[in-house]
Amino acid sequence: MVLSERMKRILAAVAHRYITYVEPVSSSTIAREYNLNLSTATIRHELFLLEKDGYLWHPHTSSGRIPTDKGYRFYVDNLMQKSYLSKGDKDLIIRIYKKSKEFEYTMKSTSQLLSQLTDNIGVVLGPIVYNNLVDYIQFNAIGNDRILVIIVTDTGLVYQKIINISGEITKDNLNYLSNYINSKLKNKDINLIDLNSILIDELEKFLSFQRRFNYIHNFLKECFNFEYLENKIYLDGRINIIKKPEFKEADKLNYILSFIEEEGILAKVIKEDINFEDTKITIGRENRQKEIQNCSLISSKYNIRGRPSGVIMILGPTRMNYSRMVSVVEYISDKLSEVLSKY
Amino acid sequence: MVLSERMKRILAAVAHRYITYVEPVSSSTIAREYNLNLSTATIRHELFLLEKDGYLWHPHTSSGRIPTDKGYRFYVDNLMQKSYLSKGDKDLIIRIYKKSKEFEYTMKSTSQLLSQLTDNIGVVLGPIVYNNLVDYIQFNAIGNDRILVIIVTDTGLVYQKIINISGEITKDNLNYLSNYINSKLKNKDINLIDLNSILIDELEKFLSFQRRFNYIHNFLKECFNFEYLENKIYLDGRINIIKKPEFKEADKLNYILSFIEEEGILAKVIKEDINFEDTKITIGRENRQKEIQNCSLISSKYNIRGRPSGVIMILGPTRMNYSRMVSVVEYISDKLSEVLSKY
DNA sequence: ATTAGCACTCTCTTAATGAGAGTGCTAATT
DNA sequence: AATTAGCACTCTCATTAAGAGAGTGCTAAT
Repeated sequence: MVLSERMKRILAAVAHRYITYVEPVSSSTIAREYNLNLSTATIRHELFLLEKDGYLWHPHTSSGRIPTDKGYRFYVDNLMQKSYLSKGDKDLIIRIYKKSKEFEYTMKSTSQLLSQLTDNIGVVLGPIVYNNLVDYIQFNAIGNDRILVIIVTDTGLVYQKIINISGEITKDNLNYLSNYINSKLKNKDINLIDLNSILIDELEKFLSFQRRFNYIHNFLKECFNFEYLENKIYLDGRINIIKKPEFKEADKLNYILSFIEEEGILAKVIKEDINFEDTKITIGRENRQKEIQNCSLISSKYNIRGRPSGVIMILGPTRMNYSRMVSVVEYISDKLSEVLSKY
Repeated sequence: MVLSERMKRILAAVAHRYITYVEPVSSSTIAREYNLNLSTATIRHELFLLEKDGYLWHPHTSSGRIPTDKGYRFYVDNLMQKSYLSKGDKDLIIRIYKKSKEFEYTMKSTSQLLSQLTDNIGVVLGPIVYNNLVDYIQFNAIGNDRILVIIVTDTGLVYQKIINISGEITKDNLNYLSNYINSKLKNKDINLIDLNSILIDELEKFLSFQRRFNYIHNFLKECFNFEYLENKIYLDGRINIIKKPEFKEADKLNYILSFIEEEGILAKVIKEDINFEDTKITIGRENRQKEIQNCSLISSKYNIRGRPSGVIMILGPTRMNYSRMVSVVEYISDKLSEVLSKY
């Protein structure tokens, strides 16, 4: 059914009112607060039709209306007014980023900003290696049994990792390996590195300096295993969720929090759905994970030097101020992109 | 007052029972479950005396007894039986550590083990620079405007940090600086580095290669600022706390969680009280921070190569199984020390 | 097509009630 | 002198009842 102009206005009123006051919205409230110049009876009739069409529901016979996921979706797509951040909010964001000189700190601050400004959970997914080319790779021996590996990509990302080695390796061997690897991998897409081909390719030379193929192979495998780094998640504002009236019942709260607590799982789940869209709103049951099907996600990609690299997001109850959420997420992702691009 | 043997047994019974069932303990329960061969009336009288002395309290006239902080303290110091980890628990811990090859992963796993095995919150404070001597310092230029600083200490700790520099620095200058700094700082206690003295000491030579004292000074200040690293906290098991019956009321929960959420604050607070004791139990109001005065902390230091380096701990309601907590914390801190010492 | 009017439904709050668990005290017993 | 039986008393907790209030859904009038 196509919604009439009047129905849209009424749906918008319900959504707006419910988002603000978290109480079922009655026909009389709409009549009183939103000047539609209609009697409560007429509004009731329209509400009835909207409910029949799945945009609204009500928890019991004599209660007001609440938007369904479908209702929120329509509201978000068609009715919501764009909102703009206040100067104060913008200043806060800029101030925080100005004093963040370190990558980790920047990411952590971003999650804090998200949660603070939206009163929901703020999530930042660390940059994933996406279309990144190897600029250079450096090996630094630390003592006898550890090697610090540094991989710098063309976008300026720096991956560091300390790898314990089981055998020994001389400085000369390390240099040789370093030169060899660099010559092979320079400007290669970091995701598409095929270790076997590299190693087998010049296997003979390679083995000539040390008869330990497996050993070197494992070491390199470790070097290019970004799983831990890629799944790194920065999360802030769990308390905000606890305070929300919709999660008063301990069960529901548990459900969400147990999902969030396992950051590894969260990262994987989020990554599955990433396609680096500008801003994406996922409402309630639109989420694939049942644990957050009474939550909404607002996510936005961030870029590093123009290349989509990661995602920031907000997680909160479906009843949220979508308009504000979007403006916060978009502003922060913009600024974050700037900051990270400068590194 | 000195407690009679009988009173001790009764106090132990109350503590044990309450820890297990989380319900006020009545005289009849004690008579029934703990064979003291006393009538309920006699037990009631003893309970009355124990309460008068501050070891117990009861929430209302007709309810059973609950240990006070003082009661728990006496129980922990004098009555509690030492418990030992099951083979299954030990195996789990060993298995996890076996597959953890990376520092970050090890720390994260430790907090997970703590929370999983105790059903409380597990906290790991990253190793702080304590009596560590500089082994060597290395500067790696990354592009034109960043330097990766690596500081390796005599215990094998590796601090890495990427510092953005505002000006430029040539490779030669970096080498010069590196040599200079290394010669000055080798074997110096990392906590006692006095930048001013180093710089002023050979100020003239120093400035001779580049007339930018402040610039270099700021850079070095960044290098030796370990605040962010030292305050790093690994925390797991927030959900466990939410499930505890004593935190059913949202207010109390909020109180604790808001304290925990701010990891920076948590780290600072914990560090204030560290003195690297083997195992330390802090019960309820013995904690200085009012937010956790209905919680207990069980903490234990861990060593890296024999040197006290950090602390792991468990945070839960005062009503906890102290005996098990202690055995878990001690076992894990032992194993963690081993693992970290191997790096 | 809109609205006034009204019966009906459901929730929420308050009060009353009674059962049950436990204590505290006293007097009896060992 | 220590222990115990007995019992009044207190407080909680679950259940029930009752009434106010908010809101809907329907019908008949406008």
